[in-house]
Amino acid sequence: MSLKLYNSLTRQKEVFTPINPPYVGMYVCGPTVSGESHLGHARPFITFDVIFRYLQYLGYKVRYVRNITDAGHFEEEGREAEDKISSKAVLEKLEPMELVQKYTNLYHWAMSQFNNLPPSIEPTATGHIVEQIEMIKKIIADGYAYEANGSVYFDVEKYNTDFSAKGQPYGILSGRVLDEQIESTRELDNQDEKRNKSDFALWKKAPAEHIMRWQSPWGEGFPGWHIECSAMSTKYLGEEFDIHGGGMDLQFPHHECEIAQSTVCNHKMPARYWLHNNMITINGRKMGKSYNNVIKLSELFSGNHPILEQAYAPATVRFFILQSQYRSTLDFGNEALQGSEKALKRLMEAFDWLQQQNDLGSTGTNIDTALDEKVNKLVADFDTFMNDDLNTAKVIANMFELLPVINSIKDKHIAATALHSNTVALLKKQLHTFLIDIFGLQINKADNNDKLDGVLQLLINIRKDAKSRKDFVTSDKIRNELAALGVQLKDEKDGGMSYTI
RNA sequence: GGUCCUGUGGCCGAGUGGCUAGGCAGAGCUCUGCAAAAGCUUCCACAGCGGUUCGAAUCCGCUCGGGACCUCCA
Repeated sequence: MSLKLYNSLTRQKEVFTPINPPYVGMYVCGPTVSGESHLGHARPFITFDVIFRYLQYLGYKVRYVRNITDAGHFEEEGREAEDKISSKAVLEKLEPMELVQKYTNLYHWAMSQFNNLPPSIEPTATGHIVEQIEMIKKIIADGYAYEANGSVYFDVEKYNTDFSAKGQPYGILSGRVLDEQIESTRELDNQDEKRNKSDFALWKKAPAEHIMRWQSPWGEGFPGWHIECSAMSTKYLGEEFDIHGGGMDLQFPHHECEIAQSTVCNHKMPARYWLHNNMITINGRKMGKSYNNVIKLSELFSGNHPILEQAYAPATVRFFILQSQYRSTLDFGNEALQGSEKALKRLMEAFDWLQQQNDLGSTGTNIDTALDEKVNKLVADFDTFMNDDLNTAKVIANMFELLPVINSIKDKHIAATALHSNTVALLKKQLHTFLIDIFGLQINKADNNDKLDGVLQLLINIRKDAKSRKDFVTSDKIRNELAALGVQLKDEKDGGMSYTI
């Protein structure tokens, strides 16, 4: 049973075979830190975090590179033109690195809220200007780029002509045919420095007011949109690596351009497997700045947004995302998120209870064979479903089928001896592996500190006393007032009580 | 306009041609001092029309609807 991944390049699921096992190189396009990340950004980072974790679970040694785009046009929203020119005082002027720092910090904060593991390397575009310039020089030397008025453009038409012959036309990833695009745009040529409109910038000459600028063989300027990913993936993962990931919206032109640049430089298709997550939609529309329907992550976590009926915990959002397959669109809605919130709570409570049990299961004749087989099958399918292009939705569905079994044992509707000890051990282990290690869903565990727990145990004991005296006024008062504070008490079957915050 | 994706019950979503997806919500029951939780049972589907097939949500065609990319975009 081997891992299959849907490769956008070949448009089919393929068995994943690393170039140099057990090593795996994975590059994922990171954020542009000129603004705060929104819900839409959460999807690729959570998706590829789960892939990163799953590959490690499979025994691979993964180098996960995720860049930060901190070069280019930098304008903070709502703080535009005036800053670019005006003040001479350093502190009044927009300092691009100040924005970069601010939004990088926010981004890292959001990533840790989601319990995403840090990537192995997180390179920045500004830290790799030299590599980018070297790469551009190489592309010019090979004849696939030209300088025009201090800027450098990639010659897409020449590339397409030459590399079509080698079976790798421009458009191989996105399925676009270059000729069609050129036809409709030729008229604009003489107004442009570009030879063809489909040409893209490798290096842009910096206008006088542009603050972010670097010295280059072509004058002062800044790198183009696509070259950073080619330069950094080559540097850290080599000329050919295993997985390149990102959102579907990056397939064209960004990834297409990466392929062209890297192929010219390294004479190789940079990545074997191109993975693209689908979009999160809101009312059927992709979430994006131009649609004016963005929910920033800080707003999502605080509930402070007109669309939101309440705050949603990072774990809820993570779980919501994992409840769908990563290549499907996922429609955001309050009802859906609230459903995920309740579902996750139920799942984690059963999980936590199970992990605390040490003497469930038996080896004797009390075993319910049919049930035992069912549980084993459900657990075994965790791997099967993940191997089928990471179907986290199906894994979660299986977990919910296991839930009644666990809860019935807890409530003694099913005997503690009904499952074989080995089955119980496997169930505990695999639930932990998938829920915690791979899905990364145990997030808010640190809430319970000892003092708080002590206080709550005290209240629970007082309530137990009151109940035993049939003093329901007192017992209800404790329960209701704790509920008002957000602490929920539950009377267990065996007379015990537990709480959740 | 070009390229491509998609339409599943109140909501979100899996679905490899024949077998209950799952979750949330709703209804009933059990347990309970009451509640909550949990368990059990249950209601509600495959946009429409044709075709292929013994059999289609799943394949094909058409119609209608939604969306993405073609410009920075996760």
